Amino acid sequence: MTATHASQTSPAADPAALHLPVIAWFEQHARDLPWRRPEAGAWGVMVSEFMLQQTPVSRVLPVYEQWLARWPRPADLAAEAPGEAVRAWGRLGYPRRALRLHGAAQAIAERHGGEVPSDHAQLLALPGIGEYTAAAVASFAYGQRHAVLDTNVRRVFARAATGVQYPPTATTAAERRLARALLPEEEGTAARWAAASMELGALVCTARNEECGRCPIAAQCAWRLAGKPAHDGPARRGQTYAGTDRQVRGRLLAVLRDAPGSVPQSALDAVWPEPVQRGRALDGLVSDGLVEPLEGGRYRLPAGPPVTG
DNA sequence: GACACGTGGTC
DNA sequence: TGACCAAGTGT
Repeated sequence: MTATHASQTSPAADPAALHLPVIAWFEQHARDLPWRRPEAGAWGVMVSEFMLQQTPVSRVLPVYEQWLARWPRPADLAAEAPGEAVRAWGRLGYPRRALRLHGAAQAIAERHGGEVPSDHAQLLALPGIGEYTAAAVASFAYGQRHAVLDTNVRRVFARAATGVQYPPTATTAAERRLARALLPEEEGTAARWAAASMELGALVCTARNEECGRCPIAAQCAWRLAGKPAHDGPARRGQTYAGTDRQVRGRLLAVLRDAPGSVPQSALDAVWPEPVQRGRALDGLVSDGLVEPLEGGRYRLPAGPPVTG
């Protein structure tokens, strides 16, 4: 190891050198997204985080607006049948998220007095909230100091600090350690850093066609300084879709979503010709709680328990 | 740790 | 044009 000069400090050695430029860039270039406005509140932040899991902002925007207008508080959603959440989810994909968001709203109504909890452990205990979302809600909605490690932040750190093009497939202990080491000490600064580093990954330090010319920390980026070496190692396995159970589930659920009430078996049979795979997909939807079988071979979105008043 | 889990846009 | 990608979670 050669001696480190003050003018050549690495990002990991001097995290403060990253905070100011990235946060300043964020103040200039952050998108005006509805869940970032003060009126969104913790519930708005939480709804947006569920919808944004594996789903682009542009597709989330219209559904988010309708959702918040219809269910402005967790208790409003909790009072609905879960099937209504699935229906309102529309074509966002991964409809189990709608079911989990509904379940989280019920838990908030029952256990947390109708207020989205600010405690990280309580957030983590809610259905559909994992490591990332718990940290995101605590940080974005409540200004707390948490390492928020999503795919954008992981890519920014992989490049700026580690000097590689892409982060590992799954989040590693080393990444968590690095994220904690880079986290500003002061709570409010840490929360801004979390949002800013994520936005940088979403707008500039993107997976393909990154724009280093617009990057506020290009001068310190380990990957750029190393000549931007291409990712080595095995190609990440692509997501196949055509012909999979996933596609069949999607078609079946689309029929249910577009029907006001229940549909006959024949309506489901019509969307996929192969009976074994179709049956397997339908069974999966039922066991996931996304579809409810009725008497007489009819099906509908889940109605939930009867309202007892 | 690998896999299942939707959908649509991009290059 | 088919892979890759998109603010992950649960098993």
